[in-house]
Amino acid sequence: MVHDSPFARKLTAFVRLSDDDLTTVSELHMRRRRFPAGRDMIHQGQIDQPAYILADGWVCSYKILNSGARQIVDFQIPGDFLGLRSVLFRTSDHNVEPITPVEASEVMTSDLMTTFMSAPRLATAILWAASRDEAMMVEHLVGMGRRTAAERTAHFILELNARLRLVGMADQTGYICPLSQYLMADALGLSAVHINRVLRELREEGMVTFQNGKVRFHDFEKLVNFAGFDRTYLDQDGPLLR
Amino acid sequence: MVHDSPFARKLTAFVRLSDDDLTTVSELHMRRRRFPAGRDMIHQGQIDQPAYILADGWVCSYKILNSGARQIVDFQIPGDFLGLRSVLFRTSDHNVEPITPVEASEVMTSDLMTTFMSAPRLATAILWAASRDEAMMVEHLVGMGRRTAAERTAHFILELNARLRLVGMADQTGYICPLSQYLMADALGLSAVHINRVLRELREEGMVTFQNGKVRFHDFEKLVNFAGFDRTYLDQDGPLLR
DNA sequence: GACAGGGGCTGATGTGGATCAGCATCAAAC
DNA sequence: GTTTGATGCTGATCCACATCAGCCCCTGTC
Repeated sequence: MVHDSPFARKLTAFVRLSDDDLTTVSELHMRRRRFPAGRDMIHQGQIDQPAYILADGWVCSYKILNSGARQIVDFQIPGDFLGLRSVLFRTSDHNVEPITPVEASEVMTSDLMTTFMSAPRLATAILWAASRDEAMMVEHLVGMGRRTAAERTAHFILELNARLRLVGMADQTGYICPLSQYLMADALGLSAVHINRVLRELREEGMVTFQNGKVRFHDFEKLVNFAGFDRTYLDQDGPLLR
Repeated sequence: MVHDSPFARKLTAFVRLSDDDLTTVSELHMRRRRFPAGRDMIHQGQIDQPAYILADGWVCSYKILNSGARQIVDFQIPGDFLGLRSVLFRTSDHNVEPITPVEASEVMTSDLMTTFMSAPRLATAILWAASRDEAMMVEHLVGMGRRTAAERTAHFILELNARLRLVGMADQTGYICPLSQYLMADALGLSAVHINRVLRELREEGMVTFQNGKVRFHDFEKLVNFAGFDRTYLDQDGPLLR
């Protein structure tokens, strides 16, 4: 029984779950699979793909334009659901690539449906998590349209922090982050060169450092202010629904 | 019985619905409400708002940054669901403002849940539509990050066309569009001045005109190519699920 | 009939971030 | 122990788009 998977951890931050619910959750974790870094695990246009729950490692969801440019839509971290939308939609509209070696549990559509029927409280939690993810994508969109490169980068770093905290992989001081500057650039709609300069700027301003795969906060308040980051993400400590 | 509401029209493009389903749909349309243009109908942070189904008119969903800048996240047109996410999430994370006078049906959370339980096929259709909306937001995000102003604008015009077609408000030749250049600017992350120049460019290239509230296509193929628009949105003619 | 306000339109100028080019470091591959 | 490929870093130059400033037309209003 894996009662302490990142997935379970994340859900219990939203909704208090019964032991039965938690058992159901661990049943969803049966079909473990591994994926190496760098090789796509889901291709745009594929149909009837299973969904996955990320257990370990980081992945990114992206699209390639016909110009050849890449836009990363989102990163997924342990505990995140992967491809929930493409299950409903039947065909995936983007690619998914592991950034690090990845361990994930395959979830078949039928299992998911069964779970939704038999464990409504759990279903609520999952939908809640999905809504949160969508809300983050909206923030991402807002940033791309109306924030400067530096604000956007700062916001991004804080958002990752908030998400990682939910699964116990970050705290007020910082977190471990396997993203290269190229990946960040493609996520934030910038060039890698510029990301580099922006990170230097944030460092010189004494707000954060991001070096050697580690993000460290030096003036959290200042960073939050600078980024215009919405603290309600952060301040939500206990489960919202008891 | 409103068996031919834009909402019903849109859903039947996705899933073939029985007469019972259609009756349920028209029951969702009971509580009609009107909203004047320009006054917010949903505020960021409000909790326990009802959802709405847009019957007539256009609205936009937006966020205001503390810099004062506005980013429009999406426009909604007749047949679109409004605030589905904020029902799940309990609190709305954005504002919604009518662009034109609006008629909408209020849908209470409980009604929605009942519908989901009793009419699974209808539920599928609604989720399908929601997934499609989310897919469009992803495209929007990709555009903001990696497309030029002109490509993005062209893509936007085509996307609206595809959506309006589903409810019979557009065809291959064009459509009626109440958006000002300011609104487009805030949706596309550009300045109104630049939108104006871009529209001129598209006009001079002989692809589209957007004047006096009317979009007219002059070289559809060229426009689709230029925008890098994914035709699968368009070419989907009959219901996907029979 | 004056006038105010909103939307479309345009030229001049400014700037944030892209692009190009190149160097340094490190780990894996042979 | 050299090579090779990622990744991080930096300066110089360029350009897409913002900003500023102003004009026109239309519609509604007193």
